Amino acid sequence: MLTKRQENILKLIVEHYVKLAKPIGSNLISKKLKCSSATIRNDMSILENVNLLEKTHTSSGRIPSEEGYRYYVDNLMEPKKMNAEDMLKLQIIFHNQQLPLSDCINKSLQVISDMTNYATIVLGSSSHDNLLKQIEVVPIDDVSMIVIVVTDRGHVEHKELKLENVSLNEVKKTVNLINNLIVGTPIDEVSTKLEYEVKPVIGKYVTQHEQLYNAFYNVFSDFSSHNVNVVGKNKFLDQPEFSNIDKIKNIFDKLDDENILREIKKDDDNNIKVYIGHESNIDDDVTVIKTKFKNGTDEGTLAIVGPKRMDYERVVTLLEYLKTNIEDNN
Amino acid sequence: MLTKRQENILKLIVEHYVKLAKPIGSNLISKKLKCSSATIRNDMSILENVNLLEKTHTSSGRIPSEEGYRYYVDNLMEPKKMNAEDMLKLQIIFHNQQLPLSDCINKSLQVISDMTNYATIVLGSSSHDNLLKQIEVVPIDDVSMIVIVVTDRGHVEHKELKLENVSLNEVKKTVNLINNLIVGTPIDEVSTKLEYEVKPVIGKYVTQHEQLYNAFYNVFSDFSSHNVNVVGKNKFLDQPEFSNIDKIKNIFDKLDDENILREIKKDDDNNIKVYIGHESNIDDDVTVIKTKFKNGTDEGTLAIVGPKRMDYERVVTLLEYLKTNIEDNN
DNA sequence: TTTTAGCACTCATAAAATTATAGTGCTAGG
DNA sequence: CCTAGCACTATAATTTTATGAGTGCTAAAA
Repeated sequence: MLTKRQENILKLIVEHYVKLAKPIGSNLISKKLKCSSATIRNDMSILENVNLLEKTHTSSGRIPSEEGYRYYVDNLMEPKKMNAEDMLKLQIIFHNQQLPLSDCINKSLQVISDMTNYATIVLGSSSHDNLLKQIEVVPIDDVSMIVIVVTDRGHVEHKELKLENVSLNEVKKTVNLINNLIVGTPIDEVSTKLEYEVKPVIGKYVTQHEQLYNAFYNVFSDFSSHNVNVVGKNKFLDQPEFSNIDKIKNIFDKLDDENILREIKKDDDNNIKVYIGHESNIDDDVTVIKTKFKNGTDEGTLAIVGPKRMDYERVVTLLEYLKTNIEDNN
Repeated sequence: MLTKRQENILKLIVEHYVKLAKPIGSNLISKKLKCSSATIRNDMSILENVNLLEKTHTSSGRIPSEEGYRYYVDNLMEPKKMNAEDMLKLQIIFHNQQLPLSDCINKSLQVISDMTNYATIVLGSSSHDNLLKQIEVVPIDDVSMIVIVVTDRGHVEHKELKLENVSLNEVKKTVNLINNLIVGTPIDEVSTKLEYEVKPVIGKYVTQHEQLYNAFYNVFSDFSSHNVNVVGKNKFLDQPEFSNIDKIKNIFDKLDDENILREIKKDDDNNIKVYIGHESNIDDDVTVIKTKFKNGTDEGTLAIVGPKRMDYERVVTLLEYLKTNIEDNN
């Protein structure tokens, strides 16, 4: 059990380290608290014994350990009122009544990335949760056409299709068939439904059914629904802990990998969650702070990704604020 | 005027430096040519006097200067037959008759980026060259709908629209009006046409014309037509000349900036063009090799972007091959 | 019992000195 | 015109030294 003073020391060390990015010594802390550096040193060494602080070498100042950050996040920080400027910038976006929610979210994340210097991520609903709403076909020339697929959540994908010797009329019949038979199906089940519900029927109505069936089958099996948007990856290049190219390479590779990002979504907690260091699944020096949002049928996950040495209070406040703005939107 | 041997020396230095990434000394070259290192040194110093070679310090080996690379590219390299493996990988893509051209291009560039370790770029036609082909509207719920815009070149964009108190019927009327009046207009002129040709008419047929007009006006004025695809940016992190974070930051910022990339397109030459170092407009240590392609109405620009110390022969050969494959596709 | 002053000690960092080496330029002779 | 030979040079790698920020411990003060 920590004393009040020990908690204060830990808090001060985290907060200073976040700003200064170098080990914090007992002198600096003693100026903030009303006691001598020797006293601080005693407490620091206790904090080190319970693994909340670390030294970079025998005679260095202290930095928070992963557990230290955890303790700080769970017990010490006090997410408080937003900085006025941050608030204003987001208000402008959400006060624009015309703007659809998805645009509000994207713009906010751009703004947040710029003001914090961290990367931000939106993960939309996965193909599993998207139901087929409608498909449209726009012919481009004799052999090419664009197939557009829209889901009930407003997610849109398109794909060019090349069909030799198939009349537009036949294509339209197929599209009608699909629109009649399988609208409302989750996107990731469409391929199967196509096979079992459309394939048997299509032969009766459509002449070049083989070719058409195959083409549409491909459209849906490719449907990536890669509903992921990472903003401000380059911000990592500004942080001293990532001055090492190999570290950057690792982080960028991870941030480009949808599967890894989707992991962030897995957690079902609706509140704000903080994944520190190795918990982030990205890099030991990275922290991910995420939350889910839900507004009508629109739902997804927001995340802010930055160094472990992150301004936790600010980011949590910001994310909390963003979440309620999204959820109250209309 | 260079002697044959001097040209050989320059060629060997470029080719070795490309592989080894460190200054090349006279000993290494003398092993490749049948003369002593002293002879090579004499020629090297002549090559240095005419600014084709540089030293990194007084007693270092030589590296090619920007002009040295230029001379190499213009006079010495011999883009030859493709490496069999490279060829095979690309053939597989282009032999797939089903695959629309745009997919072939994207896949090829991914493959090329992976096999060369350079970044690749496709720049599609700009909004100026895209004519409005058709617009479609898919309602999502009471107030939201997706507007989908397709151009004659198969470029698709969509935007969510929020319209309170507007009946679907009215929306459909507007869409029909637009489809009848301004299809065939270059995308970047659509806004103007909307104002002068649709606005005056829309009032007669459509009840909530103000709101609808504004909504569609926004759709088109936002239409980014950001027809740009950069693949393999992270490859820069593998090159020793970019081990400096600031350099990387600069390069990544540039590669994220559409305006800078569009500069690559400006040049109207149809052949392969090589922009070395500062000519690249990206970084003094970067080279851009680009070409245009045209297949029917489909046209655009391909570029390979890597260090100035680039395998010019291979990249030019690869790009030439890709270009003819694209242009012969169907 | 807790806090603090004092002091010896440690390690990282930076600067200076040392060494090794890969390369050059130049000269003189083939 | 080419080349062997040699003095010379800058870098890179290693060692050396100094500095300083920061610690841990002890003994005295509160």
